[in-house]
Amino acid sequence: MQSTNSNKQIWALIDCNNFYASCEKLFRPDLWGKPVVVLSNNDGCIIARSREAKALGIPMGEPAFKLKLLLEKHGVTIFSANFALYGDISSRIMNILESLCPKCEQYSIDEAFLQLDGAILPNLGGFCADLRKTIQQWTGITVSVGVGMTPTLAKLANHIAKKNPQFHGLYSLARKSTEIDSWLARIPVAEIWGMGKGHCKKLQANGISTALAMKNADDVWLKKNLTITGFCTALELRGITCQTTWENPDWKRKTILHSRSFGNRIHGFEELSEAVSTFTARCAERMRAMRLVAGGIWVRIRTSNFDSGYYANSGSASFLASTDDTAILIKKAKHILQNIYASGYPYAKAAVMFFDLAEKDKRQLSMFETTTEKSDNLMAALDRINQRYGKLTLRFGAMGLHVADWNMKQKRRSPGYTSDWNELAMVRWSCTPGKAGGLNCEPLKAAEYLGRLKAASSTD
DNA sequence: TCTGGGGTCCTAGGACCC
DNA sequence: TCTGGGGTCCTAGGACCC
Repeated sequence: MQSTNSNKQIWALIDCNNFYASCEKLFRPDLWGKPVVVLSNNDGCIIARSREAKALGIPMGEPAFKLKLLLEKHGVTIFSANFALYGDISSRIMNILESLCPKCEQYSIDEAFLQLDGAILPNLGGFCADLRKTIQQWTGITVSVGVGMTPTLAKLANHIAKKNPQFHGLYSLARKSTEIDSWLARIPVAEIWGMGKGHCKKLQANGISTALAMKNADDVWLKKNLTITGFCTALELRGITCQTTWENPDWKRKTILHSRSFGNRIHGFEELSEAVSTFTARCAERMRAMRLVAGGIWVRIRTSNFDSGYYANSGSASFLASTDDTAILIKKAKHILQNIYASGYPYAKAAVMFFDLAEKDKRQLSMFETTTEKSDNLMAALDRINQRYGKLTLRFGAMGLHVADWNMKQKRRSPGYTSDWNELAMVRWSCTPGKAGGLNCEPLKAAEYLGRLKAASSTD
């Protein structure tokens, strides 16, 4: 009998090429074809590179100050991370994918898995090419597509599509097993999804250096040395899907974290307390948007690894009744901070995490608290105002009243082209008749343009 | 001078119980 | 003074992802 995959599910991984750098280029046609890098928060490390920057040999994850000369020499354009922009472009792409495929699961800001019906196999090339073309036309972002019988194989296929220009950003491993194996024999274990440094070291020490060798490795050895997750990866290389997280209706978010390095070191308790309170408020805002409540809170402070005299400490506390009230959360965070703070250190980083999350509508109230209506109304008003008039318009005194010295550095952030009326891309020129005839033209910001439209319509 | 942030999962080991 | 065996739960830490 002829083997067929037509009744099976197959997986496609869609991955945006050089995503952050591509987003920056969308609104800067002058940078097309030129090297661009994006820096981490506080303008620390390089976290994204355009194709041209990769070709110059600029490494990923390297601190920018170490590469200053190289970046200058090649005229590389440097951006601070602009996550509001990347998040917005990402959601546009995810919307397109969802409209093209009912079973679509976002995996990261720039990746999504599609579950396709095996019946599509004869027309797979056409479907994927259309998908690439649509995303390119509607958003300006180029994506690579990898297809396989399991998520792990789809990931590898995507890797092949990226590394081999002759495939034009699209490769399928949903083929004969001999053909799959000939690819796997050429792929080093480090390229396999889930195989990091530690696992690769163990694999190589045991003589397993290619994806094919891992596929054929001994089950007992895999479980013992790479834990159950490594064993599952080997199963996926064999074509057996283990990944179930996405289809599981019981999946729940477990934690919400806000962690930042400071723009400048903090020495005093008061300032540190303002930072921790601000981080707590940010977590709370995100948590309310997800309709969740926290059962506990964890706070950590630390100095820099690169300063002498390292100090780090953390503490946590649980609530009798889970809450999403910023005032209660800040109070607890400050209490923890008092217990873990030691004076005399230059603090470089703090983190706040909420854990034991639960759905707000299903939460357990305490014996003494029968309603949270007052708090709910207050928090809802707070969120609405800050959403409408900008972050921190309304805030708690504990967060400090001035622009803090510890705020992160973002010297080269691009405008919020798609997320801020005042920073929208310029849409037209404003022209007035010049004295000597002709026109005087100036760029007109979108916000101003809208203002004029509004004024004009109210006088009609 | 300057070295990111936000997650998940797994395991070993300690505390505790009967 | 002797000090087993089986079980659960919690936590810290490691590994991995993008």
